[in-house]
Amino acid sequence: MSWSRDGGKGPRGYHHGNLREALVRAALALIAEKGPAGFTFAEAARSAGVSPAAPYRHFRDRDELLADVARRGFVLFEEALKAAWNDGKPEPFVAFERVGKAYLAFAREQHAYYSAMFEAGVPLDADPELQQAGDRAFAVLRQGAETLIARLPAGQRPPALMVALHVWSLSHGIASLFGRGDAARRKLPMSAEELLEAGVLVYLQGLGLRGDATK
Amino acid sequence: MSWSRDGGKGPRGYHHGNLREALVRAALALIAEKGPAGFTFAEAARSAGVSPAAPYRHFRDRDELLADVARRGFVLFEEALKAAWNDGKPEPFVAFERVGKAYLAFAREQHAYYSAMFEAGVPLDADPELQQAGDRAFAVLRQGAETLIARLPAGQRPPALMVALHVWSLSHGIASLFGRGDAARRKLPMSAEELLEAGVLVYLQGLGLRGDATK
DNA sequence: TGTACATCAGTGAACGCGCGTTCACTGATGTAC
DNA sequence: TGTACATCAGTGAACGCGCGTTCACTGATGTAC
Repeated sequence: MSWSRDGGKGPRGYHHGNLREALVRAALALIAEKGPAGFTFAEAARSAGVSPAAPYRHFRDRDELLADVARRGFVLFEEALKAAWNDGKPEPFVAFERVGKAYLAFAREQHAYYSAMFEAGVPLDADPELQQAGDRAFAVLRQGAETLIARLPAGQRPPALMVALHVWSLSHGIASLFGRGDAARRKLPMSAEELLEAGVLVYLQGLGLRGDATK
Repeated sequence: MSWSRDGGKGPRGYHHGNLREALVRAALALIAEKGPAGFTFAEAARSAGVSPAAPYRHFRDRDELLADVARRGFVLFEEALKAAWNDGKPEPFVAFERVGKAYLAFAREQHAYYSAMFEAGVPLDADPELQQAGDRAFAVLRQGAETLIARLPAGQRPPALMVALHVWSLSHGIASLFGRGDAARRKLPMSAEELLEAGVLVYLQGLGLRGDATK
């Protein structure tokens, strides 16, 4: 692995070159290994190959670094969900299921980010950018919900916000109970993906939506 | 507050009398205050008014104490869910909604327990009793699901396990996103209880169940 | 009822450790002229 | 093109702190006889 922005031509001596990024990477590796609680400023510095005082040039303290990791996580999360939604094409129902899968895939594959975002206890209101990044990620889900319920006759439409919150909660619940990477994961007689897909299917059916309905 | 089993007649000198319980209480208070990560063995000892070496007479280490807190939490959780379910009386649909409310109430009111059970990263397989306590709590949900789907014609019955997992996931998702007590709670334009009740309602409807069906 | 003794549940001092944070410093880089 | 200088991003030593854990110990309690 290389920390440098020039493709890793080796250490450049006194100046690191891209310490901020290196610290974020180190934080992610540490969170992945020991959870958000087990990550320390000092160790992040060490694994970036830098003195323990160096990080203070880039982050006020440990919490600020953690919040930055969470913010970056939400940005990536939004991208992943957006790509999966793909503007509801070719068909909203299919696209929505894809978003669910992308949610779980993110929770599993980017577990360190997910952990920083949802489990580290980072206060959302600490940083407006963090808040906004989180809101934008949620907006993708909401957009999907809105598109889906637009199929329903006007009188039967539930609030899109509520639908989005339900799907988010179900996804998050499944992810944190069964989709996590660490020792606290519950065993399951099916995959988390299958469980979520079935749940969303039943839920949408409860709203009066069916996958095989007309586009 | 009193630590003693005799109703708090004051300190009894050299021997504490009920240190094990006192440590559990201290752990709960610390978890409630600072989260599971912020709880230390040493501080638990201090707030029980005892030397830092004393806890080792009762727990192998910090993790064992934490696991014991989680285990006790599951026992209380099971009791709460069981009481809410009340054998499905007077009517399973109503009783099931009550279980959902009890779930959220527990997550909110016994937040320290809930945190130890689900967020502290306690490995379930570390202690068979912990595992069993967790299973018994889940069994209440499963029993409820089974009773509910028994109303459906045999050909349309989904697996009770799946239904229970869906409801559990939704409840847990809502609880940990919106029902928590700390700074990481998301704002919501409705109560967590309303959100869960609506979600379960839609879900059950998706299964073909309706609240106003015949008993 | 009294005594001897085993066991239990505490003490308190000590240890090594890693953390967060600060400080004056210095090497590297960029810019003005 | 060269030089002087300001600024930036690191160093490394030091600090106080609280933690987990150990150790030989001792006061309190319960039990056998």
